[in-house]
Amino acid sequence: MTIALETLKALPLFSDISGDDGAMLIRNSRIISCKRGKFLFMHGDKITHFYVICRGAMQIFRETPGGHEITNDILIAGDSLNTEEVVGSQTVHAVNARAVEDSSLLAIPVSWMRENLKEFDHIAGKLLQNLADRLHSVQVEAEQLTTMSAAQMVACYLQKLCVLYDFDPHGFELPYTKTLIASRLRIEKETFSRTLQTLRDQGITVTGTHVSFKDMRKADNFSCGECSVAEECGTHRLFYEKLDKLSVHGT
Amino acid sequence: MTIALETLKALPLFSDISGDDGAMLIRNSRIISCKRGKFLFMHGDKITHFYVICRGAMQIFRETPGGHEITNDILIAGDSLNTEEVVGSQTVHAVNARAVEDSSLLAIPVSWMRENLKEFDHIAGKLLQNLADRLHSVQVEAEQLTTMSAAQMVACYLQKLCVLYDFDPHGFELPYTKTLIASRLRIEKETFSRTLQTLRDQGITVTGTHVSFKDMRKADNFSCGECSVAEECGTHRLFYEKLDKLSVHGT
DNA sequence: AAGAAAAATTGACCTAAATCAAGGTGTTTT
DNA sequence: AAAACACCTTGATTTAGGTCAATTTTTCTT
Repeated sequence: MTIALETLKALPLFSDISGDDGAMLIRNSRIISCKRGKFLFMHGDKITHFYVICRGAMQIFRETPGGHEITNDILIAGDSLNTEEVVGSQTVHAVNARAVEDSSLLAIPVSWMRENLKEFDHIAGKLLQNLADRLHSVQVEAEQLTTMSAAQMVACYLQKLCVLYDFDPHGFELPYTKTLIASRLRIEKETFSRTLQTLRDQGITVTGTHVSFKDMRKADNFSCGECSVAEECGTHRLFYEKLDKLSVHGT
Repeated sequence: MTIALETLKALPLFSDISGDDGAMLIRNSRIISCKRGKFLFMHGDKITHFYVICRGAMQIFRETPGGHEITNDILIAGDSLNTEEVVGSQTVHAVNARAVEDSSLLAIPVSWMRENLKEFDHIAGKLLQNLADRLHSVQVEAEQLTTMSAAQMVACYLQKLCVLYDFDPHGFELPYTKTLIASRLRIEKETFSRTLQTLRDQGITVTGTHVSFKDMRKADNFSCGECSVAEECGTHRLFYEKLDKLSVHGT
């Protein structure tokens, strides 16, 4: 299945692609679908394509020799897979990618991407940017793993979701199973479950899959109060802006 | 102080720069020195330069609100500082950089770098590559933080040093204080100290600052045996190649 | 060489989170 | 509607590594 130029331009990576380049890209790529639970690729497979998620979500994970699953990321629409591998000229996948829900992806042959990178159009600039951003967030993640408690990490994650759902006053639903989220946060599902209890006292109530922030200031204090990266954290900043707005209208 | 074209070409980042571009770069950059213990920049400072280490070592670290130091990296000759920040168009440093030992660095104005990136010469390619590599290693680090014991992480670090020192049969000296290494590995110095005891049973003996691998196979098994990234790990591979070579000559 | 400062070790103790195990809830299949 | 399954919760227990405090060793300074 081919892709429309508009669909292409809707993807952040290709938002300012030229008509010509877009046409060229469309000729070389196609849309594939990946049903919930299906693997897009597995560890050890040959790297054939660079992918951009158009719809759905993909789990990127590894398995330890002991058979334990380690989720490195959950990617959503707009995100791309394989960037490091394509840039780093690897030939074989080191991780697994599985659809968390029914998904569709734009698949671009790696050869085409690599050829194109040599001429450095705007795409390479975006990739550079993208890699820099991801590097930053993984660094932050590593830092938080050693400085924050499990409860703080969960709270931090929920705050990000809260922003993603635009501070919906009705709250929001967890987008994935708790087991998957726990795995993404590198904690055990039991620990995750228990932290949700303690978060009640910190202004966040989770009932079933429904999350609602009862006291945003308290929640923010709890997770960001002793975080080493709070000042540069977009989520933290947005929380404060929101709180300012609310206090103008309130009391 | 200006830099010689040869010195410039000795840096991996600029190894295949053209004569013209090299001359241009030399005109725009200079060598600065940074004495042991001195800060190159601090958290909150304006980002003025992109740096490449010519000699010495720099500690990249943050401070938690609680005053605890978190070492994110120890960079050595050939490594560059600030890549993400320059690419990501940040204006202010989020981390501190301090010289671990007397160091000298090539300082290139950020404005010049950014200007140059737009035209994408080979440098941008190297940066892209560099970011991809670093992203990969931080991802591995995050993974290891949750899957490996402190002793395994220390062993893994010592293995890397062993490779860096080319399997010197006399062993090697730790390049930094144990406190710094512990901080880099995100464990406490006390824990680090204790792991060194247990590593004796795993074929690695550390006396004072001197490290020697008594049983490379055992050591490798201990740290890589249940590591999720062992197959793609260069250090692990080199260890095995070395062991093969040794077994041909031995017994 | 003496004294100060920095780095490293060692011991005792504590705690957060993993692990193990059992039971509960909800959802899909037949 | 029952069975099967996936997912989640709760409790009891263990343990790795952090924390605190006291020395000892090494390195730097004068």
